[in-house]
Amino acid sequence: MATIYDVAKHAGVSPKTVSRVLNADAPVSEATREAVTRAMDALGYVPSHAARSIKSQKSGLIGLITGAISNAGEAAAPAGLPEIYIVQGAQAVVETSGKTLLISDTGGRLDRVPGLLRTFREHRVEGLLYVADFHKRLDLALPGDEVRKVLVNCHDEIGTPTVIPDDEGGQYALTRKVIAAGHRRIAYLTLAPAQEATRLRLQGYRRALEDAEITYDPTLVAPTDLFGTPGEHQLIWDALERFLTQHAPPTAICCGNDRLAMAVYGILRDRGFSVPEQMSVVGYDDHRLISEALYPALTTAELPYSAMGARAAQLLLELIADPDAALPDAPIRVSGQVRLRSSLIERRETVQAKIIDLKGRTET
Amino acid sequence: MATIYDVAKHAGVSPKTVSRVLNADAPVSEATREAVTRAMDALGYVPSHAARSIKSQKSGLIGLITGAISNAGEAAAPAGLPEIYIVQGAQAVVETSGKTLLISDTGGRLDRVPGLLRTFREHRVEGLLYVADFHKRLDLALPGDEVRKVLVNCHDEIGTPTVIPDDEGGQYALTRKVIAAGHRRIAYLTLAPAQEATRLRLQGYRRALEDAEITYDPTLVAPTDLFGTPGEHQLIWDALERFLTQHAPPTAICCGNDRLAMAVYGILRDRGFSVPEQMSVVGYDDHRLISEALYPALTTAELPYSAMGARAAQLLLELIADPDAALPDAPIRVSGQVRLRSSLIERRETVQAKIIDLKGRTET
DNA sequence: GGTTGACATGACACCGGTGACATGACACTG
DNA sequence: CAGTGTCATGTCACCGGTGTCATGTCAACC
Repeated sequence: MATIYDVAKHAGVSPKTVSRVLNADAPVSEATREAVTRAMDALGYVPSHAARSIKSQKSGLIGLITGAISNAGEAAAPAGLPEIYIVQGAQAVVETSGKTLLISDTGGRLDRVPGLLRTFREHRVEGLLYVADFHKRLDLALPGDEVRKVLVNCHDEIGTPTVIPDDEGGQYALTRKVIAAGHRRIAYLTLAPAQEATRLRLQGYRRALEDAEITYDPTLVAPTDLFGTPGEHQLIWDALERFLTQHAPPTAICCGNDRLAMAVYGILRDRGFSVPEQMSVVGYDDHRLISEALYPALTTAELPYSAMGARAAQLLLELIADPDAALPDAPIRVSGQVRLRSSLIERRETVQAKIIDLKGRTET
Repeated sequence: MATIYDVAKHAGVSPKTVSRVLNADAPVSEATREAVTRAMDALGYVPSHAARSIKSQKSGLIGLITGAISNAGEAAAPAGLPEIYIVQGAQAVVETSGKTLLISDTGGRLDRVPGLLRTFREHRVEGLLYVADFHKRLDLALPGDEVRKVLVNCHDEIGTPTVIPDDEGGQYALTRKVIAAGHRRIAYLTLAPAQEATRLRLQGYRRALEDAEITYDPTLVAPTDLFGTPGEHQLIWDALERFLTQHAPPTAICCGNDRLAMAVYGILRDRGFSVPEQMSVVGYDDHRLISEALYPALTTAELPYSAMGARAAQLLLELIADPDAALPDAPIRVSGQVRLRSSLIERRETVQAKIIDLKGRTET
């Protein structure tokens, strides 16, 4: 690979002059600039990032760790929206800033984190993004105070800057839409109770009911574990059974995520219920692979992963640019939109319910 | 950040001796080694990758470009298995080798590739992986002969080393399973005809039929475009309509991918067909988010993305380690397994078909 | 006891850039 | 015409490591 010395010799100038052409930080005569530019093209010269970074003491690198949380030895099956969307959002912003993102996936093995952190330190990363696979509390203390950190999709107890989804608000907005469609008996098949998102979304669900003066009925709420365990379908089946055999069964079901809604479609139909005519179903995540492909297409709340990644990267870059900047004193909550699709229809007393076909449209 | 000089001063030795302790490339007395180690710990010293790499002329970096292919201005909805699994497979292997993977996502914008390549050259990457989002021919000539390259999920006309899925073999094995379950009228809802995978899988499907001496019936094959276009469901509906109204309708349907199968489940049931009792359905990809969560769980062929990523990384590392190594003269095809789940059952003349419940089991 | 060699360590240059400073040419001012 | 300022360019040191070579110490051997 050509060096700045090769270019200098080729153009008949000093290396420093080539450097000046590269950085445009000092006046260079037009003739010289042209000669240098031609030499660079002829030799295919690209300046060495490594050489620049030792001199400038700035690596221009941002580290990102993902997939670290599952404590299981084996990588678990993806349960919700893949974190990759967070990574993509972050990368788009980092790239704009001229810095480069160094991404490491732990493959679900927490014990790999120290090694990755060492690699990041060797590369002198200027900041660190830590991305969890779903919204949770994090006990892992990331060492290294000299590096700015931002957590995404998780939070800790020591006030590290954090970007999380607005789970409460998302479920609230979604449930309001269900209520607005005339439903009063709205079941909720939640994710695992231990999850942070479950608690927050349940709050949103309850707040929406309260706003509409609908009494909260605990018999319409059932938790499901859905980490791809073998008994998962049975669990959902049982929960639906309890809902449907009540004397006042629900007319709509909220599901903890889109994946769960997909299973619910199948089980409901297997039991003779048509979707959405006899039962409206809504999900969470707006995992487009599922929500758009399901028949009928799924009404769901967007989990704004891409926006969260972008917001986190933006915050991190600000903290790096201004070392004296104040840390945000509370987690940054990013809101998603409600995506109205065909799986939610208006409840009518008549058998032939009118379909709200808002396919593709999105509320503002 | 502490430097090797700080450590040397702290330990009362020369920088070179610290270097020797670090690299264990020359004898150091036990006492000195201990003093140096203590100094490194006390100062939190980690050697600078940049400084090492300019001296050694080896960056220890591998570049990976992904998401580059869609020529649309906007990022398209994910159509099949996300390439991220390829990236993860590659990363696991690269990490083992002690090198670091530099990942860049183009966000679907081809015009970003030159910029990314320049960044990679600045970082002096030792090799390059180019990952496409689905199996296709690639016209993009990646410049830079000094860098070893391996293509994943795509191939070009100039003999660049390539790793692709064994689409023909995968569909063949899957179709054989369907035939083995007693089905004779097997419909095939393919992906877009322009896709490389469509052609190859159709070959596999036909070969399996031939082996079983079943006549290929073109009226049982229909292409579907499924890039999340609004009319997608209608397209599938129409195709199914044609299948089901034949005088000898199919008893099983192969779908171009799992996402398509998900839509087929809904439409079939909407038309009053139970799955799998009245119609077996199989997919392709083994996108576990879908295949395991669908009710009933989906029989499908694994698209071995993770293994492909690992294989490509392994090949690239070999090419880097041995510059004289011969390039493979043909694309490397990676095979996936058939995953038998509840959506495929044995066809019987009696109404009550016996369910092959091989949930979780996998053929060898 | 002088020579030899293994061992432990240090001095120094160099990798590819860039910051600080110096230098030479030239135009402008009084 | 000497003094001054601007522009274009070069010299040199330095960033943080490592390869090469030199040096000093001490035990082993003839």
